[in-house]
Amino acid sequence: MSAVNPERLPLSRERVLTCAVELADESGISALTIRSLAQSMGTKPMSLYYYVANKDEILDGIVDMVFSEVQLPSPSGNWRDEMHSRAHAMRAALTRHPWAVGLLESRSSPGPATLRHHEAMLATLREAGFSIQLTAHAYAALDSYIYGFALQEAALPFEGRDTAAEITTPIMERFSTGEYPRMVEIAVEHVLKPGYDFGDEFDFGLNLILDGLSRLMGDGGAPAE
Amino acid sequence: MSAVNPERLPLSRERVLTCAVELADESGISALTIRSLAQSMGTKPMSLYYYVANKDEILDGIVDMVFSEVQLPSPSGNWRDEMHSRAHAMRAALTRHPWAVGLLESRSSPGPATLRHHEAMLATLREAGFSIQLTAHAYAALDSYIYGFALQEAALPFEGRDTAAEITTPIMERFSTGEYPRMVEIAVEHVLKPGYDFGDEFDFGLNLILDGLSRLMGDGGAPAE
DNA sequence: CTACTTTTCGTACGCTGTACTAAAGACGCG
DNA sequence: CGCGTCTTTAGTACAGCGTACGAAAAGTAG
Repeated sequence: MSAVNPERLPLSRERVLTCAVELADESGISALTIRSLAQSMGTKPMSLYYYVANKDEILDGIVDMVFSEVQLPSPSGNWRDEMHSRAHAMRAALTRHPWAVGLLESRSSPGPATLRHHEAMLATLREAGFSIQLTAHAYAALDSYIYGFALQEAALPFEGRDTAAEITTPIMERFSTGEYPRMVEIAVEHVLKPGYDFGDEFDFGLNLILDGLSRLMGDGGAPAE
Repeated sequence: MSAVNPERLPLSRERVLTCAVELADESGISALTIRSLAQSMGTKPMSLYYYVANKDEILDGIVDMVFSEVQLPSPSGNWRDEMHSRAHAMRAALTRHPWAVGLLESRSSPGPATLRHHEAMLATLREAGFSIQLTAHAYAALDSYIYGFALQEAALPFEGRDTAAEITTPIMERFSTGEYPRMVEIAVEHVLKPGYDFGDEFDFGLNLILDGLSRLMGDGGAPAE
């Protein structure tokens, strides 16, 4: 992983961004420096500046690359299915690239893939009969949930199934059953159970939102219970 | 704003964190450096290190301060009211300190205020009759939504009512009605309308989630429509 | 070959967090 | 008073950061 590339492929803006994504995935966003990026590509720092204006442009670029990995919803499909699968695709992309969600806050100039994505989302909802207002409401609600979930996932000290126990047990023991009884309860009875994976919570909240939207659209969404 | 403080109040860990929050609020999180913080307090950089181990501890500390600003939900109150008002309190805190949501991703060691907050949330839900599983589901869903909403709000290039128009109009004109018709539609018919404020979208998604939870609890939440 | 454009990179500057060390102030005790 | 000791404050220095500037190298056309 991340060895110095002996074969010097020709540089290009695309390759810079691709390597930047790889480096951030492997070593974290804080390890993504101009110097380390150049080294991983077998070049010198200043060479990169021929293809990007500055580091911010790299950050904007890799955020856009993450969006480009997410399959666009189809305006001709069933809106609920489309929203469900695009939500999972989005979350998967943000899980593959946990640094992306932290970057969203500071980047305010969306790239072409991001714009295409927004356009496809809006088209899908509008085509399904959502009013302009409801489209705005729904899109904001869905993305808030997805981004926030990814944010919480990225902040977890563990990841994946079962690994929570190893990390959490020593912490919980410090609390014993004293000051934070409810947290201990949740930990013992839920988080530390074999097979636990925070990622499994995703569908619950997503369906809460989709059910609510279905009801507002009056097209027979999932019934209560 | 942020003039050098002539009267040198005695230093302390609390004062360091308080000033750090102020400085981040005024000038953004990237302007919060050890040197600038020391200067705003009328001291020298290295003096701060007597009260905090390193900058990470400052960041952990100011995140915890944000949590401490959020009123705790009461386990004896009506759960839905408590969740509603704590959601708004949380969002308000994250709007006052937009840098906090970006910090959540990288901080994984919660402070005392954060732990108290979690404990109060869990207690309120459990006391209201939520099962352990449902408590975990509900908490994850609510916080995902709140954090994600705050994240999107922090990423907006404009803030507050009406100001969207000034920023968005020149951008939208570039798109004209060509490549992104749905985005232009939403902009013209919704975002650019007088009185628009993205913050108003918050209640919609929040109520979607709370309605869904009410239904699962079978205690007469808001009916559809 | 020359002339020109495209691409690469060496050096240097101001910024960052902070390790190490020293100095100054506070305070009790004889 | 002096003295030792602990607390608190700073000075200096170093490695690493993004990147401005300008020169060097490589590629291409005439």
